[in-house]
Amino acid sequence: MVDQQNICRTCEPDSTPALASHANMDDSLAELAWAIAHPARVKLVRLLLERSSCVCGELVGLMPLAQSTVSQHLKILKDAGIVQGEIDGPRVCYCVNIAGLDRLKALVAEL
Amino acid sequence: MVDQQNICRTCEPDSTPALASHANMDDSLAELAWAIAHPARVKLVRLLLERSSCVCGELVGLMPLAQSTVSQHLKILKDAGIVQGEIDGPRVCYCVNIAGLDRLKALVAEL
DNA sequence: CGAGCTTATCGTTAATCGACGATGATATTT
DNA sequence: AAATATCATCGTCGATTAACGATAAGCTCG
Repeated sequence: MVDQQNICRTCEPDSTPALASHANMDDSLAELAWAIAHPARVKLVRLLLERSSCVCGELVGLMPLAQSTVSQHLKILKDAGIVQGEIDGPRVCYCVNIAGLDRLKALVAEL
Repeated sequence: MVDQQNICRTCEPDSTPALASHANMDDSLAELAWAIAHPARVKLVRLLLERSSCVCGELVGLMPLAQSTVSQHLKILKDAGIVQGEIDGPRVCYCVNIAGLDRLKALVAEL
């Protein structure tokens, strides 16, 4: 449970990294890279890193895109394990999944 | 000019990083990430890093893809500045553009 | 010069992406 | 319970990707 009046301070670490299958490292890196292979998704990650607030609606207001489009991008980031979302009442609190982002960093760094 | 009998030891650094325009950092990162957002392209980069030999034909032999497909992937990597190719007689010697790869690493690391 | 090898480009096709509006699901408030 | 607000999903459409075979372009050697 998240504090009610303070929406998403720092989300609890997610146990399921969205893609447990470590079939191939190339595939893993390609998948993670693809998740940020779009300016809008990079910007979303940046916004989530800078801001402590991470309500979906706020993100939509900061992006020149429709709500459904932002939601799709967030889903892509979530499926890749770079972002996680927690339901907080009628809202959804999004924040960066540090473990997922670190995995991406590690895979890129060891190239 | 590259040594004739030793094909592409380590290619000379390329002066033009293929994309000088630093319009937006998000765009830059998205572009670089997109270049490796495919298992085949990740594998190509890995092969070029491991092997000192970097003749296109050899790469084709190591990939389960047609020659034209590999050539396209190499072009994508080259356009992104991650790889560079030098003509060596009838062959083309490909190798990693360290500067480009480092740029990708830096942009990812500072997320 | 002409044959042969290596690589890039062209043209095509099926599949996927990116964007949107509309609709649906869920939680809160009146 | 009904109305409202927030977000996800669906369906659609144009654009892009990825793959291939075929062809063109460039170099080397006989």
